[in-house]
Amino acid sequence: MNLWKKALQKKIKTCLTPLFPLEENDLELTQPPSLKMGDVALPVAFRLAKKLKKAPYQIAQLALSPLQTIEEVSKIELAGGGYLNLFLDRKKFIKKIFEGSPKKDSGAEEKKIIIEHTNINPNKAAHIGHLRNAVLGDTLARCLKYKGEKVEVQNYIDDTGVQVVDVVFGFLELEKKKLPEIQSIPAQLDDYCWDLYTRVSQYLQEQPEAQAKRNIYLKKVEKGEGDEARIAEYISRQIVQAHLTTMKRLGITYDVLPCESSILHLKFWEKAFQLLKGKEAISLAQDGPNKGCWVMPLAQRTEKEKVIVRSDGTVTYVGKDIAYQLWKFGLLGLDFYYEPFIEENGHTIWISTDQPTSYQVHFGGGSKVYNVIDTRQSYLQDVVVESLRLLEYHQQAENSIHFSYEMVALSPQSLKELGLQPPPGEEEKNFYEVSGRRGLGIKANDFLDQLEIKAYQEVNRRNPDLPEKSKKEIARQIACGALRYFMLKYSRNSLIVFDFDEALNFEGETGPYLQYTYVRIQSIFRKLKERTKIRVENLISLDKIDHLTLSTLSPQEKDEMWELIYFASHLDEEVLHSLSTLELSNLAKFTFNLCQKFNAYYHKYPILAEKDEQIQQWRIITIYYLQKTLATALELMGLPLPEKM
RNA sequence: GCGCCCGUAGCUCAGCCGGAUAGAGCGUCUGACUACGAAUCAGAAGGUCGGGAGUUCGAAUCUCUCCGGGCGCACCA
Repeated sequence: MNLWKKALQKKIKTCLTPLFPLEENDLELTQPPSLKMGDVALPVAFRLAKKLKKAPYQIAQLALSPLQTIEEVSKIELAGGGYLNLFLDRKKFIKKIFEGSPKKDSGAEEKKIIIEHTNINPNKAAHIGHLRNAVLGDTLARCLKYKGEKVEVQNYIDDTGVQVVDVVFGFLELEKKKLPEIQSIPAQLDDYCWDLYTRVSQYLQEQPEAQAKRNIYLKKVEKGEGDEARIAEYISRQIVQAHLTTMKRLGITYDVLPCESSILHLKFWEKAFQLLKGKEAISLAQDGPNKGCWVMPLAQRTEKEKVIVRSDGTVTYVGKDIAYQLWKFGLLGLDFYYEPFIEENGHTIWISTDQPTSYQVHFGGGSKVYNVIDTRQSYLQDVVVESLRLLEYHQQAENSIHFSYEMVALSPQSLKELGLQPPPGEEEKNFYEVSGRRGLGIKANDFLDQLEIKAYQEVNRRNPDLPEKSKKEIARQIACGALRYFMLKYSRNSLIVFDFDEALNFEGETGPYLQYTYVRIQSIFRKLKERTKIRVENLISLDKIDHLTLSTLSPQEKDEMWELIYFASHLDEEVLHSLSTLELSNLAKFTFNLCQKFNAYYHKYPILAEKDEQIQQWRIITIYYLQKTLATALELMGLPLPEKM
């Protein structure tokens, strides 16, 4: 990673420590409003003003001459009543960029980071809400890996839950289908169950007495007994396959699929229960509404206490989640058995099983855990963390991060376009929550298909001569880019009200705009090679840069080139910032701004047509660096890099 | 009722550990393709930063309060 700012900060600290009583945050570096005013602003004088009881301007004056000794700094100006504005030595800076960072330590702060995301109930097709989760989780994983962390991605499969059982119930009771008939359904099972699940939900609501029967099924499925369990297993495995195929379209994959069935059969909960009882983290309620239940008190919350074990002895969802979280940290003293579920391009996705296998793989045992789950589950995530605290696993409680985000809802317009009716009594709302039960939602595959069709039309219009196969592949890449960027550009606690026009847009702040920018740079390099037989890589060397002088450029161009390079050099800092705030939209915005700046530059300064060799060289250097930076940023967000589009 | 989140341009959103002129995209209007790809670029119009009070040299940013919206608060998952 290129963290030149950190290095600069360190030098400033050395310069100023003898002069002032500095604290940790006093040396923050900020950005002046315009690069004309300086590359880096040091507001240290404002921080010290109160402490020293002196005017900021006076303090800044004192700091001026010591700072001038720093070699990367070419000039310092005092401005805005006390800002120290530093100008960097541009050529030195550019050379540093191309030197490549020397072998440093990896940047890893954790032994192993576990990210849990996607977690779609395997009883119906994935919808756009699930895509937000998966895109956020996958991008988080990419960024953490880039930083140097060891990352394990888990996708929890609730294969024995009520939602799957509802579909089992639907097949057996409503459709009168047994396993062989289900197996011979020609349609995609995830799509088929989308409708069936809606019907079952409605049926169970209208005939509450049927719920008793469903509950019997649930017990059987949990115990792994009978036809019900075999059907549940078949359905859930088939649908998980379908989900993985959907996610693959977006370049999203996983390391391991821990299943609830394994958690139950391998007695993870029983072990967790012992631990909780041992530390008196939970207690048996003697009276009150929860009499006979094992409950957990909640220190951090206003809600009273949470039932972990029901009075009939069965464990609630949170209970299982606590066991799972303990396992993730390696605190349970138990592990799953594993077998390969899918192998693709040399990568194996493993699935947990309760039967011993001969595979010597192990998962879990992380030192930090991110659970990517929407904000509606904050309360339950707090319960999980509280349980760690009560078990005196304070470090682990601290390192349990709920990566929360707002849901995706549907605009009234999009509902109309889908031919769906607003739920009764909700006709006037300005957005509608996605609901699997009510069949209210946009299937991920359907939407991706729409994006691909539109992208194909656009590609076909611009590049009619490309082979069919390429056009299809490019359309796929663009659809993926459009979707991923759409999911990333909003800050995480901003509710996305899904609108087709907006989501299908390929202009402005969209994924295809970013991809297009990349394609244009590629195209310049391709033409350069065609016309001059020169490969860009051969043009870029420290030696060559040494022989160039910035004064060959007009002052205007010099500034604009610098602005671009300087802006691009902040990528690594942006990634870390996005990680520390868990706000991946930062990275998205940064990349978009980078492209905007490039496109403006590109319009103004021709490269292939430039006659002056020195000027051309500088321009090539600039866009070469840009292309590298952009490629990295796009890969971090999972946007594919088309060669043409 | 209690807790959490949100309210910034016509629309969708950035900016929020206080700091130098409040920024993008979409939409609207004006311009730029005999081409390094117009999925682009240049420009214009558009803002009581929900209202009020407070803290401060300084508030979109912090505190309080009010108004408006959302989501949670199951022996569901």
